[in-house]
Amino acid sequence: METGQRHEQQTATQRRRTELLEAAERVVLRDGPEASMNAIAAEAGITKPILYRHFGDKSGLYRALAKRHTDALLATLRAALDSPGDRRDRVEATLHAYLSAIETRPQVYRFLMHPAETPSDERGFDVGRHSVPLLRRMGEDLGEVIAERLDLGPDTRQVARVWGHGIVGMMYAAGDWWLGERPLSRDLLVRHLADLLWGRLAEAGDRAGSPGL
Amino acid sequence: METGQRHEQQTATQRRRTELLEAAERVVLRDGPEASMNAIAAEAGITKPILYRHFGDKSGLYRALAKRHTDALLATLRAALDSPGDRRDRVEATLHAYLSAIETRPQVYRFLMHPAETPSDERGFDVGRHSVPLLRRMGEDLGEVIAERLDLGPDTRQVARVWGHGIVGMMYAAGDWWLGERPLSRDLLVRHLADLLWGRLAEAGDRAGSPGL
DNA sequence: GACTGCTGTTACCGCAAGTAACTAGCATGT
DNA sequence: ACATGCTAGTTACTTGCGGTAACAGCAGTC
Repeated sequence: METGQRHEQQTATQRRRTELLEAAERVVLRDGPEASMNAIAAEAGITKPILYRHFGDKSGLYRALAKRHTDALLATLRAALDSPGDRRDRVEATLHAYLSAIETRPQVYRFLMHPAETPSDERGFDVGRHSVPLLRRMGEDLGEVIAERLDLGPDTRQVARVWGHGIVGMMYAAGDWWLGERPLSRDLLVRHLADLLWGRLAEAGDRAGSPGL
Repeated sequence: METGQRHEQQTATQRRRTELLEAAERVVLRDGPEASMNAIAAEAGITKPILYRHFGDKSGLYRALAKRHTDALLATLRAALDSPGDRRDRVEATLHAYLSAIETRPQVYRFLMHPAETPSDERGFDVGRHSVPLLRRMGEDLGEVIAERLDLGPDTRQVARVWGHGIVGMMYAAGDWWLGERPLSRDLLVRHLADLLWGRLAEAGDRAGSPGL
């Protein structure tokens, strides 16, 4: 059973790791993203160097922390993208899923989207560091789904990627603004955004006395 | 000439301030947003406390630094929004203006959009701090322009704000992605985004063998 | 000449990231 | 029985940054 023991050990460290992640999450959700490594270690009942052994550096810890939520959110969105109904229904369902997610756990949202990193990570490569990858992943994912399902002419794939990132950005910025001010219901917000995607911008009439067409 | 002298003094400190800002800009553009106050002071040929006298704290310096570029960019976009042609022309011109701006000075762009702040700012209120305000301002501005010019029914203002933030987010995320990979020309990108806003998502046909409508 | 207000300095505090060096438990190979 | 090697843990340190006294020189003003 030597491999069995080996395996036990591995899963044990694995478990420890997720325990540490949960402690980190508690602290981050309480103190914001500026939580110190000391504070996190204390919450986990240990001291700093162990955190560093597990996650390399602070950025590593945060990346591990972000990955969990990111994966969960993406799964939710994928599910909404497969919901029943016509295309408009699915788009609205996806918008709802996203907005509902950021609405129910704004702390997590802020951590994922506005991390306020401070590492000295500027070694040439790896430019997009940490605050964007979620947006990027969502954009790429949505682009793939669009390319799979829609026929957009000869360069469907390219158009789909552009649209994927564009739509995700629309969702993101509108959601971020809405989450701060809440000037309308989620339902209305979703409808207005879907209207925008459905070409109402092109169809709308000019206002009386406004310049140009 | 006492007020004259007074005035001289004020403009002198004013000038000093912009000199410091220019030094700061040089360093930030060279070293990224993690540039230390020491480094900036050194570049300006002075020492830290003077920077603090002028700008309060690091966040203040960065805010002052950001304001210049933000104002300039917003002016450019406003101009594009007033360009001649029909509505689609103006939308494309605005997208071009934005993308061209971030393309010609990506360093500035990265500073404005991904600042990586590190202040101890978590005093309850005023959650959205410093990394988003440009997006917010662009969204609000665009929303106002839309509300001024378009007739969107009874709650035009609300719809316009939603659309303003949404469109800005679309521009932002697509631009951010595009700036990193450059998989297509700026012209094409603009066209695809405008197509998206013009309702082509709703009109597109299903791909053969794809699920649902 | 004393006062004000600016420029600038050196020298420090506090704190967070990250590291070095070491100890203790525990299963293994010989 | 014993050395080996792995992991979890510690204390005590270095480095570097943001930020702040406290002080010095040098205008122009009353």
